[in-house]
Amino acid sequence: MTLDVKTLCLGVLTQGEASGYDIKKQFEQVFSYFYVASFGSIYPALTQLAREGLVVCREESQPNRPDRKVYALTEAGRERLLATLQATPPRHRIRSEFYALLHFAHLLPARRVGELIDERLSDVNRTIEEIENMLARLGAEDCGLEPGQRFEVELALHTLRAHRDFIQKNGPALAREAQANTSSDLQYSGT
Amino acid sequence: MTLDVKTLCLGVLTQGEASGYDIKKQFEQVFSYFYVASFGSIYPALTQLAREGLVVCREESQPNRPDRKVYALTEAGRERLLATLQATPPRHRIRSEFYALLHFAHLLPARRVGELIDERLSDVNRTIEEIENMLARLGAEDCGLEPGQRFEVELALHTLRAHRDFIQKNGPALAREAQANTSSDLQYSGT
DNA sequence: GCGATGGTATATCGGTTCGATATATGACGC
DNA sequence: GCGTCATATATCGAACCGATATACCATCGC
Repeated sequence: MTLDVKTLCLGVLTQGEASGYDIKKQFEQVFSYFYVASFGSIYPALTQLAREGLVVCREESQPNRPDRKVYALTEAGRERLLATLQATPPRHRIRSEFYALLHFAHLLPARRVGELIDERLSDVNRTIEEIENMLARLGAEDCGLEPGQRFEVELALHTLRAHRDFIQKNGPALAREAQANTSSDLQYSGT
Repeated sequence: MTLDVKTLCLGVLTQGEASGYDIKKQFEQVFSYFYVASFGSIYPALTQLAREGLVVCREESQPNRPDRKVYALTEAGRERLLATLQATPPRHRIRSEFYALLHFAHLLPARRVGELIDERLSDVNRTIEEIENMLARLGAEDCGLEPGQRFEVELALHTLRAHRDFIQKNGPALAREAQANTSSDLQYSGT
């Protein structure tokens, strides 16, 4: 079994009612570093969950705004969530264009290799900052994280920092090496 | 633009001819820790690449065996690969049931939390070993890695080890904490 | 000699998901 | 008055995963 978008939506709804839009924001703010989900999967998921009776939908028609469809977890939904969490193996997959590009770096011009390193570095730093900000925000509001969530966040931070430190330390050498190779033997001459 | 299976197949074919089956093995042995691709995507990808003239297919009918369809990169294919590698942003996404389950660990019985930690730990250790074995094999055969590939593998190893070390150090405390919570307040009472 | 297991090899199919796009409205700056 | 941003829902094609089917051979236990 796999943790699909439907299950994650149920999970978000354990924290209270939410619209599809709210859930998307949750995904971006809380899950973004280990899960992505777009409107294209969230809205159909909610529709289907409602059909299965795992959530109920209440339409909030507010003046001068598009209708808000607010979803809430049902008892059946809660049970389904718990059962699925029980049965799901803890997989962990990476889909990385960055690693793939490094794998074929020898086919690329040196400048590009340096850019890849820099771009990855700023991406990682942005992610780390986002998580740190989230921690600070939660700390200030004192709406405590569950122990599992604290572990999760700290593990992610620890892992990301190690990732960043390695790139920071060894990235420049790789860029220089690529430079040295290209100066004598041009692999790619632009478009 | 995204690095899709088609592009990765072109990349594998820069190292020489290969069948779909060979390419799958390459994916498993070399890309497995940052990319997954199944037969269900590789075979259609090769068919389409052949239709576009980016690879050529030679059918090797060997006695008492299913035919082997051996694919080779064309000049157009090589150019397409380089252009795509040039244009692809270095994204890096994680899809982790493990992190997700940690996020909802407070809904799970304590035993399950401990099992998740253990299972993740042995998964990570297996991955680390596989990479180390691959490095040893390549070192013995002296078919050197490109600098980018060496960087890639060492970055992955460094990151995975940090990930493992954190879990090893702090996992047991989380499992104990879950235990303490469950003893007074039972969240889930089995199926 | 025979079934089980596992490796080689290709292929398809359903269901899920990504990413882009469409539509509509209000707020806010300038 | 105009662009841009946030709120809000929705759809659609393309891509992809994972399971499954098919077929043959080698090896090994029994």
